[in-house]
Amino acid sequence: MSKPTRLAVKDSEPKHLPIYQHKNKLVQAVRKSPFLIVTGETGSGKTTQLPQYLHEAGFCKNGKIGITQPRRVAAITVAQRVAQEMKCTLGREVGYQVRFDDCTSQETAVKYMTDGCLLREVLADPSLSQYSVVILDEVHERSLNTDILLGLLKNVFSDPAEAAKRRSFPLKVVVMSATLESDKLSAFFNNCPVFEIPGRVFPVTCTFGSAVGPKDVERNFYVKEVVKVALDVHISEKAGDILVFLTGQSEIEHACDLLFEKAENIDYRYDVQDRTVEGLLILPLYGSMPTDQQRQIFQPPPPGIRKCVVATNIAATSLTINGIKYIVDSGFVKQLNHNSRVGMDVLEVVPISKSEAQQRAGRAGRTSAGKCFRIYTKEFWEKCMPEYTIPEIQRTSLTAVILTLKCLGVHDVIRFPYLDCPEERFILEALKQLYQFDAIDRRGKVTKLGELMVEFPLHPGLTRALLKSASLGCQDLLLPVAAMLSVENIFIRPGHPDKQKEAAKKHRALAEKTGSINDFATLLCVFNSCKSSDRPSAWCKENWIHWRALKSAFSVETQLREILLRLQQRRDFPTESFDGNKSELLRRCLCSGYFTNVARRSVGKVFCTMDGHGSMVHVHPSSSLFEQEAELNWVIFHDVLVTSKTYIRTVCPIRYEWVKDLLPKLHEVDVYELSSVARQEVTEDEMVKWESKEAAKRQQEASAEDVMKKLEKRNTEDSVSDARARYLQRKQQREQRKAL
DNA sequence: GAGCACTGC
Repeated sequence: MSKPTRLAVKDSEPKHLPIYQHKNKLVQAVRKSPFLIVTGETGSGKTTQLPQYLHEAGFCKNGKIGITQPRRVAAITVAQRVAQEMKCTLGREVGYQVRFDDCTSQETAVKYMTDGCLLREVLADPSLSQYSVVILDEVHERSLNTDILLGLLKNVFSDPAEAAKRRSFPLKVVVMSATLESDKLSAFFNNCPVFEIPGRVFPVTCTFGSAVGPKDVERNFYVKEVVKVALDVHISEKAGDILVFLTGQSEIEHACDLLFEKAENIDYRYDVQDRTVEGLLILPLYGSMPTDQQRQIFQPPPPGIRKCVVATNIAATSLTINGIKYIVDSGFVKQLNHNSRVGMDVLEVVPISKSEAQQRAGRAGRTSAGKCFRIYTKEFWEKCMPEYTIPEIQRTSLTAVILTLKCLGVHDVIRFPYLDCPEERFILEALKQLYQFDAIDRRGKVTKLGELMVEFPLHPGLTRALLKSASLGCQDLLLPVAAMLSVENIFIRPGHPDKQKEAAKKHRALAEKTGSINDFATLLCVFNSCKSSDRPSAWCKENWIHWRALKSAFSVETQLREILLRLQQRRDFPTESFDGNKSELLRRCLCSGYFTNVARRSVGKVFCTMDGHGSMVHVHPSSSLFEQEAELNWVIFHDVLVTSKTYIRTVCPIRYEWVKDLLPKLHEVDVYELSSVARQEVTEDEMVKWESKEAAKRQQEASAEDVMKKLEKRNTEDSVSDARARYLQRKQQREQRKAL
């Protein structure tokens, strides 16, 4: 159990919060309807007060009140505050649960948790029998897990007769959101009532710029522009701190440098050492920054000095900085979008949505009236910025989500009640991948392997490799690798060129220590070397490794090990024997999870993927396989990065024979035929027909050699099949469309 | 010969 931390004194007594005068009506509304939408801006007190009102009104007699949050910090801090208000010890009546930290007990009646935690609970107990009320908070953020929970709750509990069969007492569902989209949510839950709580925010006046129009998406332009605007604010506006929203680490560092330069030119004294211009303290803020450096952001500036924080979107929701009165909004964000046509994720700079822009502006009105300076034009706002941010469920890989749904008994994953439907081809692609991993069978039913796979909080491919290793008894090789691959990048790449060289040298030494040329083995080596070191944090510093990331890899490894041990106690856990070369074990296991990510050397340094897209890819310079020619003709890789070229990262050489039997499977299933499998509407007749067609197709592509030849042929015919070219082309088209 | 926004189980 975690220790509760001391909280700062709050300026608002619960009774003065806007929600207080609605207390009785709110409790009644929950009593009356199985579903209720509650809307209210930040500061209305709904997150902390509603659960207390329901607790007081006796809703905990039969079960717990569960409240979900999209972020860990929010779940923990809100629980701390409520425990304090209810004058109880955190972990007793009021508790929280997040990954790696369960602070609840038998007595816990009000439980705050992340949405991912509740989803895991649904998997174990689909009728949520422990709960009398489930409150989904921050629904407007549309996190993947919250969206899935919305559909599940609607599915299971919107039919009262069906719900009664599953539970001994009714479940109340409350959905809390910012004011936007409340009609849509109400319609989703059978036109359930909406309860509006007025917010308590200060007005923020917004102005548009004249510089960034629809055609100015190039990178340096908006960086220069935010710097100019921020300095204008500093010179001409009254006291109050500035928050600048930018896209990423490098842009932020660049903007901070420019701020010093320009500030100097406009006759300000400044000191490079502690990064202050007279009257202006400039602070960068982004997620991968060391935590002690992040903490500096929250300290009030010395008297007479204005603070200017240059941040990523992390400052929009995750962190609140006091004293911010002015916002400078670049209008852009970096977003990871899944591209099903090339089968990969692409990180790109895109315009933010109007609702996101309002969210950013709102950060200036937390304690008093504020101002928001948008660097983009009114035209850009109208023509380029969408109303709402596309929800995560419509732009990410759905493989793991679809497996979860299938395991929950949702067979028709296409007609599942999504608040916003993902594109059908995204769903079909996920089904195809699950079929290739043997997680579902040809009829779309979850296999025994799939049931084991869903237990792991990992990407299905990685889980597949892990289970293979467990069945061969060599899980100690794969557990650390899986953990390392599911945390943020552990290799530090410093900004300074000299230090960059030093870091690269250390990293190369770690790769060479493995005695092989294999990036996965390097990860294993880093994990074990650090773990067995006397002073692990010093070891990390010396080797340019992120200690924070490695620490979380240690926790993940422990968690995965526990899950695996539990599953291995099941009688039907598969076991296999291995009579090959022991030194090949790690790579052989990896093959069973990464056979969808196989590439073959095409010409010189160029590799060609074997996944049916036949993309031309390059080994990333950070890999130990970079410019290693020789006999390394077949490789598997963990991920793809599209920048100046299409790069594969975390690469490992394999033998053709290891994937030979698996490759045809990649081409066996026509995605669109899986559509009927997805709905599980296949009749016996259709099945027989399909089977025979598939058999004929398999005969045609009798061997992997044929598949290979076919792909090679396509590659030579189609010289612009380079993923980068397609990516750029699409981007151009998109921009042209936007410009129109 | 190079660049990775933010969450979450």
